[in-house]
Amino acid sequence: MKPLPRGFYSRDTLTVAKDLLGKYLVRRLSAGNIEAMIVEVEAYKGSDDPASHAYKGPTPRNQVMFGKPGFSYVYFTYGKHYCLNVTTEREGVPGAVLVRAIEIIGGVELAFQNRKANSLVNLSNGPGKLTEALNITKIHNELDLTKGDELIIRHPDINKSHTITASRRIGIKAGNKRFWRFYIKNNRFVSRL
DNA sequence: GAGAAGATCTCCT
DNA sequence: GGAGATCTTCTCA
Repeated sequence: MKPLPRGFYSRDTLTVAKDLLGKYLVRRLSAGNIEAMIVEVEAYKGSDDPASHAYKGPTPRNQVMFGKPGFSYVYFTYGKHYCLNVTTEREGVPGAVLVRAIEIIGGVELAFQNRKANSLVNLSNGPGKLTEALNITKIHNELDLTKGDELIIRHPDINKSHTITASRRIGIKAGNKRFWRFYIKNNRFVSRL
């Protein structure tokens, strides 16, 4: 179980976002591990991105985006949902990648225990859904993903080739013209086409 | 201290 | 396809 190194994250946010597709997200629980492939992401930057939390500068909530790369950024929204991000760019430069959808490969039973769903696809094909399936809440904010603790991102065992599609980001009003959402083409876990 | 908006999901029609 | 749920966070006074 070798987590991706810090250097993977300390690059341009758009590059990291695309590179995260096909990587494995591992959630370690006392009952076992849940392993999932990242199939859909969105990139968020700083002062040049009006859709980003970091657009207007650091606040208590978004300060993680300004910190070191390779950390988790979990925030609560719409009174119900948590969203999982990974911080990017070098320290002091805001940037994060929102994980929008995953394909759960291992520990499926554990995921179903965390979240009731009528199918495997419905378990994790959305940002609020996958955090519930992996039991990720605000206490998992600002975890070091390179340390090999509760939350890890690693290379897949077998490198499958995939085609990346870019599109507009979802659920935002500002910065809508940018194609900063990336997903694996033809993957049925992608939240929207 | 109040008010508004939000990187969404579910249920209902 | 559309509205309601529901509460944290930020902004402004």
